[in-house]
Amino acid sequence: MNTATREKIVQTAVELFWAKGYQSTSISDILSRSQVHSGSLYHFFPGKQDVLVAVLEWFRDGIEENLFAHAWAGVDDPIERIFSLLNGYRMHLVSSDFMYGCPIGSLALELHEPDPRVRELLAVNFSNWVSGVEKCLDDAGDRLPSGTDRRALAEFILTIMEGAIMQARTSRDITLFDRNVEVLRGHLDNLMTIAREKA
Amino acid sequence: MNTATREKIVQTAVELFWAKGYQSTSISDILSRSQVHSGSLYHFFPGKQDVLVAVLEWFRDGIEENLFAHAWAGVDDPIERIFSLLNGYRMHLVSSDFMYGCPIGSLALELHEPDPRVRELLAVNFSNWVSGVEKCLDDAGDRLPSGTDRRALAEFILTIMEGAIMQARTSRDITLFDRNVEVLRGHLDNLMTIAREKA
DNA sequence: CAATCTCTTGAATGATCGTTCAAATCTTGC
DNA sequence: GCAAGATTTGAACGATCATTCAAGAGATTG
Repeated sequence: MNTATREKIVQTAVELFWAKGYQSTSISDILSRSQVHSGSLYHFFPGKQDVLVAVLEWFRDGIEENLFAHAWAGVDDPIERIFSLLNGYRMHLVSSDFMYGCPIGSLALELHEPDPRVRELLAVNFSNWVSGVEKCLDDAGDRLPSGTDRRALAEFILTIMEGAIMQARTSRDITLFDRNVEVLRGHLDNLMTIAREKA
Repeated sequence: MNTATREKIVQTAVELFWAKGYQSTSISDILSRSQVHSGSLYHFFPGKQDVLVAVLEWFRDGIEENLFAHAWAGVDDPIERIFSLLNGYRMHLVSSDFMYGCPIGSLALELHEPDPRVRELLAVNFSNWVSGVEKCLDDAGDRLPSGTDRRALAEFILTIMEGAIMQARTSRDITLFDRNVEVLRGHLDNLMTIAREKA
């Protein structure tokens, strides 16, 4: 199997789905950008949906290497790792003039009746992201109150990332992102203060 | 001007854009569902984008009547009004089997390079929602710490609503929505505890 | 070298999309 | 009741869409 062509297609589709969404990206867009002809694409993929599946698998399989490793390089404090992760999305927003938000979130809201494979892959991508943040919260140990539901808090942080991106992108105003993150910081600070007072 | 036909088109488009999104809704869908012929639609609207503009104006102009009034009927406590508002979205999710989330949020993430009119109307819809919640926070008076940035907190609550819907819909699991709201409740409780201790 | 499998080429297909328009019908003002 | 404008009808158009397929090129294997 000539994986080079397949990978070129997937990589191109990653970029286009991220930048323009699924429906606004045509097969023609993928073909012309990747310099591949339609027969080759359909040799590897039964249809457009299967390209999307491959894209979501690419995000799923690369979350450690492409996202966490990059965001956490040189950041040891587990709480600061969370804000470093959020800051990565912030930088993407700013440097792309609000084009690149969260690819999973955008696809999740764009696709209203997705193929079960697609829906499940979207959910898995969210779940893996949450697990990464949950691990940071675990690593924070007793800096958080002992009874803290760390999974729920990690889901909450995903929620804030997605909502902050949505608002900032819509209003093209990065301070909306920043204010959301600041409220989260206040919340975590409160939790850490409570943990200290308990001890 | 025969507003009856125009309103029928807008109302149908509201439902279809909400249920299926903008791009997945074709003009044909709107025509067949609303029993209007293409010539009539194009008599009132220059194109599909202008139908979207009218839909977003409908949401903007009806937020008080269609959203706030309904959610806040019989709820006087301003903090509980916030949770009642969130519960409205929860009920829509559950009763529609996760089809109906937040129409503005879905459109905001689906449209990657929107017409300036569209982008501005999306932003205005968000802003009006935030203002409604901000008013609740204002009405809560000194139950919140005096230094609280109420606008930022209201934006934060919009963020949570959008993110909670996104996650719950993607995983088709309403407990994801509930856990997010519970963390928010914990946050507001913390703020109210701090306000009491200060006094 | 021959045979078989993998991959590429690119024109063609049918479906659906948003949109147009001329003719017909209805409404309004005089 | 007539003229002018507003609205409706519905067939038609060109563009674009995802997809197909026959033919050929290239790689692999016996």
